[in-house]
Amino acid sequence: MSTLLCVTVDNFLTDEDRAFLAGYDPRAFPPVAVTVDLVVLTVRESELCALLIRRGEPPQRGRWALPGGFVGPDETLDEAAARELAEETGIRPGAHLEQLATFGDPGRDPRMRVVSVAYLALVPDLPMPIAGTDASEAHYRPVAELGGNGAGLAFDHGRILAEGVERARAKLEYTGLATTFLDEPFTVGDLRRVYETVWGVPLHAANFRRKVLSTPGFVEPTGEKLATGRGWAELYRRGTTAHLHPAIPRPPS
Amino acid sequence: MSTLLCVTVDNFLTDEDRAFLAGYDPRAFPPVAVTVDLVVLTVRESELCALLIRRGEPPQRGRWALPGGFVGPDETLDEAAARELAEETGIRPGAHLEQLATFGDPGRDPRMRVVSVAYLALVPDLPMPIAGTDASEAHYRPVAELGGNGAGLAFDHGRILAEGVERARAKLEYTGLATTFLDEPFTVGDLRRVYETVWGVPLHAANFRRKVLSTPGFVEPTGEKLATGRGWAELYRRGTTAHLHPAIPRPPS
DNA sequence: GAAATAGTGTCTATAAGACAATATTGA
DNA sequence: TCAATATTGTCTTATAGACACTATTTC
Repeated sequence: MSTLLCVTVDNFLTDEDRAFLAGYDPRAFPPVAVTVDLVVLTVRESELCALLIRRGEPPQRGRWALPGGFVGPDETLDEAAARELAEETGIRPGAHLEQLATFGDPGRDPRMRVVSVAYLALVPDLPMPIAGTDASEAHYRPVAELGGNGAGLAFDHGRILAEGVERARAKLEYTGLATTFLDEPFTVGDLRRVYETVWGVPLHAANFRRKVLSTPGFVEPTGEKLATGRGWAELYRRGTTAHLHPAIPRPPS
Repeated sequence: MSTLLCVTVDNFLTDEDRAFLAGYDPRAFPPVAVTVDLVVLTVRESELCALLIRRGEPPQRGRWALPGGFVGPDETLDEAAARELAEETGIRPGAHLEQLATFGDPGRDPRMRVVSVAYLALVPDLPMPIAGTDASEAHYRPVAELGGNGAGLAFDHGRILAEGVERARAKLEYTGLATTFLDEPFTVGDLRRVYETVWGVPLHAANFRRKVLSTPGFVEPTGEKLATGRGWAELYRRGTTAHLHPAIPRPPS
């Protein structure tokens, strides 16, 4: 194992400088790396899927992990997350990206103290143009196949994924975010299938339709109809309302 | 300004070790400090108040700031937050403490890159036994007096405080957390005043009472009555239900 | 007695949830 | 034809919100 030395060059400091740095001596705390990890969720083929990358490097080599990387010295956390999302999935305008939570247990990464700020992204199901900055595999994998709390993921990524999934499930209730899983235009049936997939429960189609269309700003009609599947269906775009009043009730279990 | 040198002692490394550390050379990213900042909220005299500390050290000296400190090398983030809370307010069993969000904009602290994990604590209004690890002033100050987004606070603490207040307001809707603002036992009127204070709106007393008592697990009756104020009032303890179904409706505006 | 608070009863509007029924298209 | 989906109509139940009223204590 290698050793890290952090040395403060504090010759020629004034008393004011010393006071200024009081409590900020780097020797007082070990080096810490700050990263962003992404929980990128999408809905494909009636399954809620997360973007995972198979690790090609030693710690946890071969296991699936969340995409992520270091926060650059001049980046905000949001910018670092947006950059990683663009690198991993290609830029998707309209994709939703929000901070999820921060994970910093000592020992969560065997190499050093790593504090990871997790972000949640909700993206439509598009053919994946992963550029693969490193040559590692990247796939959307159904979260249901990953077992309880994403067991089997590298590091503590199973827990991070579980929190991201729960956040997404909760936010569908009281925001219009479900539309960010869909390409425009979409039908009310498409939107209902997003809810059913993310929540894992069947919804009453007639009541769901009434609820969505009676919520101002949730979806906007395009005036066109799509004659695919059985029957025809009216087409909609995303609305502008972020908060739903009242919420879409989430059935128990 | 002093200079920080971080040197990796990488003589005698095997190829495996070098691969292990690939991408983790500390020279690849500047030193980062990780801290926890606390948004400690309480309700006193019909005002929502936050615990603030007047800075006694140069950057932003004399301005009000959130309590906080460094994350120790062997602490989890939660442990660091709990330690800081105990140091600043004295240990309060039953106090609610949850991670709020992480703030890491470059330049948010003029000394160095500081990534701060903010926590939200909801505590009852008790005589404050602040031990004051440093000799700085600490006070509960009404958030309404701090102006929009806590203008005037040091660093970006105004924004952090605003997010904490908004989180608290939102959580009163769908959790039983309002009870953590109260000492036990309490009356339904006490609980209603917590809602009215945090939300800043008057609530219908009769409907509120019905709502609270009809929500299983929100509060538990003690069987005793308190003959203070006008009339008598039944006394309750905190219930065990974390999630309210259905939520306590929050009036608009 | 007046004022303030606790507590009960009741009514209305709204929304959720369930069921029925029709229309349209693909197999 | 049948099966599947979209869409509309209607009914029941639960709940929010409003108002009226009583009881009890302090001033």
